[in-house]
Amino acid sequence: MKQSNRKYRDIVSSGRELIFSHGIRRVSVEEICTRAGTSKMTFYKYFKNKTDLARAILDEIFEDAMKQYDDILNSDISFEDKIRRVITMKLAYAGQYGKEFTEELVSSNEDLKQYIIEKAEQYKNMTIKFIQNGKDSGAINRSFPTEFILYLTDYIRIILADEGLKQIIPDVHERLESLFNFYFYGIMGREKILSD
Amino acid sequence: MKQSNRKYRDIVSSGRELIFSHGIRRVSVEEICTRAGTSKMTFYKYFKNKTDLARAILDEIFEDAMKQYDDILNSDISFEDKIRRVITMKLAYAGQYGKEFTEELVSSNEDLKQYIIEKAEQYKNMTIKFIQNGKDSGAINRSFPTEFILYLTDYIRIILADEGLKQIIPDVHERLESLFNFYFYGIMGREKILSD
DNA sequence: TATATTTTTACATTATTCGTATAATATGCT
DNA sequence: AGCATATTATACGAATAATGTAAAAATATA
Repeated sequence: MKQSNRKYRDIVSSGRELIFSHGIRRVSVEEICTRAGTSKMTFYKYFKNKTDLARAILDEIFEDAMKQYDDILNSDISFEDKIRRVITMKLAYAGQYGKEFTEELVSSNEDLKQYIIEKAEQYKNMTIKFIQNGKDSGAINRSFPTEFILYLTDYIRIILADEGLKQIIPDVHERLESLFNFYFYGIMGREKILSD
Repeated sequence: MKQSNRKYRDIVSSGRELIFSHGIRRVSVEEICTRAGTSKMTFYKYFKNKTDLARAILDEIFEDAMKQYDDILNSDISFEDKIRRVITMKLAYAGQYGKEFTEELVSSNEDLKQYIIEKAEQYKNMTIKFIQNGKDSGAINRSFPTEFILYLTDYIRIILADEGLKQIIPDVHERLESLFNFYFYGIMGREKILSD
């Protein structure tokens, strides 16, 4: 496939810019192509459709995030510091892409649903490691079964999309942050950890 | 028409939110209605179409801006301070609505063209006053014919949409700011006025 | 209750987007 | 150069989405 990675890259990056700021449904394939400086045909050479591109974009983000996550887990710092880092990372990622896009993912009515589930699975495994890590260091109450904590972790995503909560905290990012704080601080039986 | 200003207001404000962040073409009438909590029928009771709503929104902004403009002109401060205030105001307004929307206005291929021209006319008259004000106070070189300055003022809008310049400064707001700075500082024969 | 207002539902009409086929052009390679 | 491969331009039918309107049901208002 030659050095056409150039074209591929162009499509992915312009796709990311547009989709991040407006969401998938508001952006057309043609628009992405125009910005990328490619033709539609080239687009369909690399991607099945718009959703497929979104998947590719998410893949890159996810892979990157997982690597960072893993690095944090394996770093030689306290569990609390790890939490700090993970939260910071989480929010940094959440800040990258716009509300539209986040909302689309949370309530992905689309073909992305399956993909999201898969990725969530991987994320779950990473979280298991994290929890185990916390238990080992004594930061997380060992009396909690790991499965219980995981169940709650999954629940976070559901609560995030909950209509009732949406009315209390309309902004997805704020909602995510609050839930995240609740999740960790709740588990650790504290009011606050971060002050910065 | 009863107390239905409530509904009208809801449509305008939710329309503004959506249009400001995504631009007119990316937002549908139905979407605006859903967010406003009204039906499509009510929308079409108050507005001819989406463009008509955009016009109404711009009307409010414009009226507000003109009032501020006028206040600045009639305030008892130095001309330089007036320029500061006007620039600050300009940029504040430019920051309010997103790039998409601004771009749509700059290159308004739509029915808004005529509207924009009208408003530009009003703005022009205000600018004439401003220039005269500057000449009177000696801040603007009196040897410049007012028409000459006005011509340049109009030109700013054209240059703003220029494709060549777009490649040098892709961001509309930055482009606007640069041109604005050029316009005023050029006229006054200085390098800079603002430092904050 | 009578009246005006708004919503719901449904619909025909446009407009937009999608995804593909084709021929023409550009680009890389040896 | 000459050949193969990538890419574009254009056009197109099909699918989907958005528009604007009509009529009836629901709701509010006086």
